[in-house]
Amino acid sequence: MVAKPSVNALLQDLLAAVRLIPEGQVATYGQVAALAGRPGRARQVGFALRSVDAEDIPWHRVINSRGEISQRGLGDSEREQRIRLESEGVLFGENGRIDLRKFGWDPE
DNA sequence: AACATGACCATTA
DNA sequence: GTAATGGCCATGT
Repeated sequence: MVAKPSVNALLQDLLAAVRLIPEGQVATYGQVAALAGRPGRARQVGFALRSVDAEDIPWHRVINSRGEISQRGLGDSEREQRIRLESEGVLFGENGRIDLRKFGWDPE
């Protein structure tokens, strides 16, 4: 039986990239998309995280390029995200923003 | 199929 | 520094 092309191929790929984010560091949506080999799908990263929230996926380590937690309109997961990040050592600045120069993940 | 929405990003003024 | 604009593309109606 032929393996049908998974419609979740993009989803799986993006989530795989999120799993690679080391503890104590954060990555931007665009960074995750590029790392997953799917540049330009920054928005879909948000869709992926919203659709799936598995334990293997440190979704809280994904933030926007501003170094802030993206607002999602519904749900209070933004508050939990900040708590989880601070628990890992990722501290927020005075403006409630993360210093990407310090905590931003730089894959080599 | 067309339209609207969205946990985004980069550029420009 | 903020504000506006265009691009990007999957999902749902």
